[in-house]
Amino acid sequence: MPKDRAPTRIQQKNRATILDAALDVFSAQGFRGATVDEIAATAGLSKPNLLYYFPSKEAMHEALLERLLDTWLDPLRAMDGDGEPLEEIMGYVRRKLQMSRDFPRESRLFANEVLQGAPRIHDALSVDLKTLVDSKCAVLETWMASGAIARVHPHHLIFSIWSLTQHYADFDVQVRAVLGPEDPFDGAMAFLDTLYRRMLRP
Amino acid sequence: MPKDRAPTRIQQKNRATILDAALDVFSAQGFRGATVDEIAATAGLSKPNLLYYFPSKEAMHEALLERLLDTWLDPLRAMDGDGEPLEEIMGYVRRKLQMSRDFPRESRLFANEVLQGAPRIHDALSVDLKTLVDSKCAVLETWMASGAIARVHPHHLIFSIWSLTQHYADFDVQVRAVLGPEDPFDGAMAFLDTLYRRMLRP
DNA sequence: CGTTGCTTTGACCGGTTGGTCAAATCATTG
DNA sequence: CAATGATTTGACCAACCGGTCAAAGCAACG
Repeated sequence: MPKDRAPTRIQQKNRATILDAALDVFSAQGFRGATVDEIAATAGLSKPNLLYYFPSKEAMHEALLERLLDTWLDPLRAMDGDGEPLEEIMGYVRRKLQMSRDFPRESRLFANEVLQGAPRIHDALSVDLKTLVDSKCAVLETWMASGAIARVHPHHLIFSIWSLTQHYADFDVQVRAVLGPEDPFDGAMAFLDTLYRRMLRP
Repeated sequence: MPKDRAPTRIQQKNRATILDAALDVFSAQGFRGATVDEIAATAGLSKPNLLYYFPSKEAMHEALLERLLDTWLDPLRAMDGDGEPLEEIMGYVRRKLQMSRDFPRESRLFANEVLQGAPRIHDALSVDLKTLVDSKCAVLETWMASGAIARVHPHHLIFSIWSLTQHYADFDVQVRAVLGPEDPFDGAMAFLDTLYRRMLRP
């Protein structure tokens, strides 16, 4: 293990390589299904070398989840209470769908974790996530009270955005098996646009 | 292994016990994360006894998926082209949400499998599932052509029903962490009712 | 009751897993 | 170049994994 100094270029590069490979494997196999050997092979490094940069398999997983939770909620944070209500919501939907298209591995890592009971992030969900969601639901409620958008249960509105957008990353195989060669994301964005505009039209 | 006769009462009971325990473990840990020992402990039987009734861990998983695929699509099959269009769709949504409430383990088993690339059911998805979905999409299109419901991309309409309903089983932990003590399913049904009626109103 | 065949399990096996360690190699700096 | 510390790895280990097997237990029936 290196001493407690500023990380060298080699350290930065190798840590990044390892986390990228770990994301590949964890998102495809789940935590217990992933093996350090497979991560090492994907990263093009030896197994002991991985464990030189991270103290354990668990630590790699933690590092990924920590980094993920920060960025995963940015699109929701960016929903601005002072903006045009319907366009703010549509912007959130669009950003979230783009994340499913551009970062499907992150989406599946998260899905795997929650599917299996969120043992490692349960606190973050019921504190940080809940706090953020509750505050955005308050915003949604003022928009509904002002008549800018139609009335619906605000929490379930947010759940619907998560579910509809992440579905295209998490269930990608199924979506493509049913759709055939057609690209899912173009049709999805058009569909979601219609859905939310019709549902929320005052 | 028993000979090729009608299964005894003991066989029926033990097979059922094993599959129930296997569903518990596979749905919570994924295929690779599940261990035969844990399934055996959950079932209250010894490991060699499980492997007396099923030739392998893989066989238990297959038996579950086979049974699941048959029943999982029943709600969609039941959508009747001759019925009242909007009520047929709402009935499908209601049945699917009830399945998430009553059979969350089955939903999570399916989600785990698809998340990890559907290695064991890919053919079933791109043949049986696709055939069924395509035929139901044709029905939806006649309803849209007749003006009974508004025009939307029929495949994405079905994806939306899958995603919105299964979300409450697959992401149950997250939903409850955010919602608190409130029961998710009552609010969900009301929300989905509003969503689809507004989106599909001609 | 005795025999037959279904059921159950303790002990075991080869392969894999996460993780360790000492030794070798490499980069950096004086 | 010499020396110091960062980096890399082959060999190894104990624990665990899926699966086997022979022997024991048990129920059913003549």
